[in-house]
Amino acid sequence: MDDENELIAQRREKLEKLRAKGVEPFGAAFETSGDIAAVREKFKEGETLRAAGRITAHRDMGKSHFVDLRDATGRIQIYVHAKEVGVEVVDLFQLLDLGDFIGVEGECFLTKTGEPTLKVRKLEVLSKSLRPLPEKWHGLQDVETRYRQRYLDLVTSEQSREVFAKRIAILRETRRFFEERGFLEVETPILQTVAGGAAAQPFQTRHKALGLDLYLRIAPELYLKRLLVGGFNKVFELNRNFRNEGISRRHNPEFTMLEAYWAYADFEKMADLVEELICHLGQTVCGSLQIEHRDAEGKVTRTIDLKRPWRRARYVDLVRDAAGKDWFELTSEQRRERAKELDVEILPQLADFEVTQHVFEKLIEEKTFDPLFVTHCPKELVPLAKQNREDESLVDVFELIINGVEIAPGYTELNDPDVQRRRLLEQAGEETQKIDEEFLLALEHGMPPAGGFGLGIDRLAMLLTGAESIRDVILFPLLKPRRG
RNA sequence: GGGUUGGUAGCUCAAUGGUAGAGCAGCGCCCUUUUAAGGCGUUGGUUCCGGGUUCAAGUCCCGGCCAACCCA
Repeated sequence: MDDENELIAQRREKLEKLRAKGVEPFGAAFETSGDIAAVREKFKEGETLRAAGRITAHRDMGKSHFVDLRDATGRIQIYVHAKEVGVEVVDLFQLLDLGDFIGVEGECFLTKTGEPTLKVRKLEVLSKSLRPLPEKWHGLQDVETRYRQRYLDLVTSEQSREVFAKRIAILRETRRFFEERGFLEVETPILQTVAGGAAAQPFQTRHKALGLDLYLRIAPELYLKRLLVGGFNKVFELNRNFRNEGISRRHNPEFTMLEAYWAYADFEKMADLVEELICHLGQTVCGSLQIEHRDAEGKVTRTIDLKRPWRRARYVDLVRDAAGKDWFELTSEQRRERAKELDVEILPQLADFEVTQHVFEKLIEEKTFDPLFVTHCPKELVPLAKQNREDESLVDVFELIINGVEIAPGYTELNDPDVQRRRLLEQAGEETQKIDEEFLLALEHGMPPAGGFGLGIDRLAMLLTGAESIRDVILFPLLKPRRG
């Protein structure tokens, strides 16, 4: 492998030379004045501060050196001169490379050009880097390496650091939002004997000691509802789900979901809640309700307006607007004919409601960028929601669409155990082993009427960061191994 | 699963079928406030892997691996 690479060999040589000098290249704890952003904040001419970070630039002037020290929070320049630290320390720089971690103590001063700089008095080597970092100016361009070796991306790309800072803020602010409203954050099983709560292929695994086949959850829903049975009135879970399906710009096999349930509420109330939540996140994470997406050159390609109130419309009305007033009066054949005219491709084996759903996805969902709550969907699409009182073919749900994708479904939850059993049986067909009997047992003990919603955190992060690919908002997206 | 594009030095990128190059990084020398520091010199290659065509392949053909994008 490239272990024999000359650059690595040179660095290993320096490592040994450091040791020969009595300098331990993989140092110990180092007291700092805070991370580099904090050091910059505390910066005051004449003060002494301590900072640690990676060397990311080294400007060697002979007797003096300027070095950029960096961590995820920022960059600070340090100045090393023999008069301050002695020749030995200056000579150390012959054995240091870009990428090495050092810790310094020094006096704050401003250079001629006004750059805040630490005039080093003490220097410790904290860690030697044996491999070179990507180039300083162009950074790491190769997308594959950015995903496989995310640490290199994070070291090099301010933009990438910002994306993940936003993702972290989304999770933090989501927790704060629910906390303020009296919701309890709970944890439910990832290893499940029946993978329920959604229609998706699960990952399978095995418990050795119990001799038990298990599945990684595809949704936490059925456990969260058990908690409603147990008397928890407001719960939420920020959870990782696993679906054994293809990978795309919008799908990663493991993804993060928010699910929230609220006893005595309904889907309308949940729509209000999710609207409030996303606006809270827009405001706190992006500082605005106008979310701008930009291309590589920084030109604004799309602006998503989160200003409330959000539009709400019934599924059938939207379909009629897009596909013709008479859509639902058409025969099966006529609908397929119409779909073709509308440039929507339909596979022959699709059921009628799937044809309509296809038309909906192509003509409405993909073209909707500002928030839209689609309500009163056909019941076939959502087996866990309550049927509408006036029209039994509909369920009391919303699908929230933003940025051309479904980002959050919300329901008035089905709490009639007999209806629930029927609907699950219809959905399962032959595969009755896929029915979670323990969940139905819980429902039979009585679950309060409730509203619930799920919110795809990855897609929300894409929305708020302007990422075009889900891989850009997941630190370590799944990729095939490079070799083998 | 299908199609398109791509994989060249540590990184960013070049190279009509005709001796694989540049910038940055590295290495050596010079320089006491630089900041994409600068100046002079210099090392570095299984061109993703395996076959084939050809006097000659990074380049053309076939197969494979990985990725991005589009489609299902």
